[in-house]
Amino acid sequence: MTSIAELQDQELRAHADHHASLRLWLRLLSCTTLVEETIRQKLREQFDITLSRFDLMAQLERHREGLTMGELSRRMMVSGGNITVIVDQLEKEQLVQRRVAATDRRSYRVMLTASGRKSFARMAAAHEGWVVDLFNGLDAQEQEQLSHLLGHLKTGIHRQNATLTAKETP
Amino acid sequence: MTSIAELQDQELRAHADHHASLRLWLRLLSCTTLVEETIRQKLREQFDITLSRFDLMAQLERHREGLTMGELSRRMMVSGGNITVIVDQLEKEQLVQRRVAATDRRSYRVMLTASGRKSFARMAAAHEGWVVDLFNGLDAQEQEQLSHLLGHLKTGIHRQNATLTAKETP
DNA sequence: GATATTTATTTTAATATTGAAATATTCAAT
DNA sequence: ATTGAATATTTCAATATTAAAATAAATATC
Repeated sequence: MTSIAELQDQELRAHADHHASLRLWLRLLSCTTLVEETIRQKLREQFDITLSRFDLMAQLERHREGLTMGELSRRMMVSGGNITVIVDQLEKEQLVQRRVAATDRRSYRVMLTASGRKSFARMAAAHEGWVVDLFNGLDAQEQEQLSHLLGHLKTGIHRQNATLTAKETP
Repeated sequence: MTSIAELQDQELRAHADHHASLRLWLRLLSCTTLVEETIRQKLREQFDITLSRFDLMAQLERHREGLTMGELSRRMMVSGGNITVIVDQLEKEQLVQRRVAATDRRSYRVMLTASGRKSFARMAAAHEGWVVDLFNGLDAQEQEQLSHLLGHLKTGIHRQNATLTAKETP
């Protein structure tokens, strides 16, 4: 049995939770923006490169065998048209190359050139240093906790999006 | 006294920590992007409004007395030129108004119109619901933890940026 | 009080990003 | 083999964003 008082209480708590989630989201957003802008600025100042180009090179560094345009688009969560532009620019500077795949002529793999790898190595070392410094306010254990919670959040979001999509197209 | 073995160990741990920070940062970024893109899309679909415009209205809702262009720029962490454009658009749709301040003719306060407040209220309710759903994977306690860690992170970053700036301009 | 400096905003030009349309290729079914 | 649907990429047009220059007003200094 549920009393009116309890119902009201529930509602109040729900209301408070709502605001808590909202505040949490704003905090998450501002932390991310803060880090992102700091890194963007340093990349520009010290290496005259945009964050997008750096991110794309980072993806390629992690995948020596190369990635297709579509894979890059999905991994970087930006539009395909944007990937085309970024790869064009990097190719012009000879930092990446398009290599035709024998199997599928619609597609090809993009990979770092030797010069791209070398250039990226230099930037990545500096970049890692900046990130370490920026996250230094948290000790190893706190970072571990934060990482865990974010992982949890991420799976929750994916589940949420999946159920929503299912509802939209029954 | 520090043995060579200990030094090596220290170095290894430091190296591992570096990668941990980097992974943590990537995770933070992808969570944020995931939430942001979901919200951006829903705002577009359901209310035909951009996230920037919504964010600006949210700032004004929280500050009934109005905010100057500079304050908006700082709070939203975007350039002043961008604020000018967004306010222009919102003003054209009569959702916000510029109100001249008696004291300083360079500046003025931007505030929501009655129609803007009404329109925002409708959107904000939906928006809050989406955020709550997206963060539902975490229970109240986990959200509290996450919020705490992010707060900690934020102050750490600010401290970091402050010391760096001090070094740059001695 | 005149002049220089700072502050607040807008304008402009360049770049970045997106979403949709267009193109080319593969795959599947007949 | 041919057609039709699906997939991968590019192009295009529209919008968003930034950084820097221009403008205007306030403040400080002499």
